[in-house]
Amino acid sequence: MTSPAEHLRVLLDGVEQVLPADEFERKVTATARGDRPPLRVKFGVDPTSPDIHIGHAVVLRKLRDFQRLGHTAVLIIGGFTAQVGDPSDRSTTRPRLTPEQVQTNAATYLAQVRKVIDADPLQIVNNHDWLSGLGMPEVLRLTARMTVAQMLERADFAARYAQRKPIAVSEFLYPLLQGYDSVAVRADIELGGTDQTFNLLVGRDLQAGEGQDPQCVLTMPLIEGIDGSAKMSKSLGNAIGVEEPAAEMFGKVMRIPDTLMDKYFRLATDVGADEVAEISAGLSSGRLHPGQTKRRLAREIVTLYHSAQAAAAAEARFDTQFRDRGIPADIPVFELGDRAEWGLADLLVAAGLCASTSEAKRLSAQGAVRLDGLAVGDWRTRLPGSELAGKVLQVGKRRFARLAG
RNA sequence: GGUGGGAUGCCCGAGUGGCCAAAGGGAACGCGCUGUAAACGCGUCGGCUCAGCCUUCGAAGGUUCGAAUCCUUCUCCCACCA
Repeated sequence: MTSPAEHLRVLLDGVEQVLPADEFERKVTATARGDRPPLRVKFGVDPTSPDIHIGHAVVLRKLRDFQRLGHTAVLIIGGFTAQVGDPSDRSTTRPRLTPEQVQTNAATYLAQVRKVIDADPLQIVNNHDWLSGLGMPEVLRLTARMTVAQMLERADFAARYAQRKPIAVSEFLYPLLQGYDSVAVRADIELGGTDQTFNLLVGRDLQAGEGQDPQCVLTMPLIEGIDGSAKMSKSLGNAIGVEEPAAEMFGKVMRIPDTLMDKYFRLATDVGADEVAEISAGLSSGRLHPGQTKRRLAREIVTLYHSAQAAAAAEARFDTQFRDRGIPADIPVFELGDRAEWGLADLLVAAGLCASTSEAKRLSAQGAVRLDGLAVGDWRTRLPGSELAGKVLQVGKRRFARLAG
């Protein structure tokens, strides 16, 4: 396990691109042989939303691979860059966050990041510490290093420019600031998603300009969200958050398109490369049942962020709720109070199963509302409280409330 | 500094005086089918004391029997020319 070749095999598993490959190989090999100190592997996250999801985890997990081989993970919290707004892969300017939002998010990030990477060897730094103090002369020096043409070569900028969509000048600054981070932490390697390639390479240039040995760049594939089309992102609502409850996580994984399974196995689980290849082959030959395989995937992922027990429980719950169309055990309880009689629509809203009485009307008319499994189609139905107590009110397949008198 | 364009429901986007709670698409939701996959079919998609009523089309005023549509002021955004 300690041969340089083995190190390379582990570190390159799942990786999209290594730039430059030979330089990377040299660095890793030298360290594996003990000819140079552990590498400083940089990964930066901007705390732009309060949650991290398994898409972020793809890169974090790679960072962990490095840690496990003795390299130092340098995690940069982009306290400053989050306020600038990364233009990568964007068709519009990112909304800028206030310092308060950034600070709140940063705190929750750290807790979540620790679910994925190891506690040691790890350095955590905030780029606010060095970027906020940069003076204008320094900023000018940085901006002079790049040309407008270089910036416009980026696919995302080029597209926006061509469509006459606005590009803020501050967005040009973003890659420079991220690159400056590499200088500040003296990174040997920087990890990122493929959409980060440009930014990562800027780091190399800036380091070289400062007389540092330029970092190698390692990009990880972006993972699609559960809708199977767009890249996973909280704002698109297609993300699986690392902090989500086991049952929800399990359910979300079960909803991904079949075609995404092998990517998820490869990038989001601890299943080894060889086995992933087997699974992938089994799926395409029809030897493996897609539904069963997806269950395995869901178990793997839930186990990672919760536990094997939680995964088993989530699967059991899933079966009652969706396979058997039954009622899960752990559902919220709604206290009926001492009203003698309830109108169905009012009850649905009061119990939090519908957002408005209009919605309650619609859904009941569509046959989505059930009381102890029996459809109730008329929202005007009046129900005596004594009859309701102990029953389970349900909307669709996912919303439940146990009624308590 | 000048000229032109724009702000519509979760998103995109039609709509230039009544037939507009507002086309179309996407997303979402429900029912069916199913492996809570995909695909497909049908339906819903502002609110309410619900066959009627109320509030929505950047903001505030105004014209009109009647305004998302016309006028005034304001706020914000964009492009082009220099």
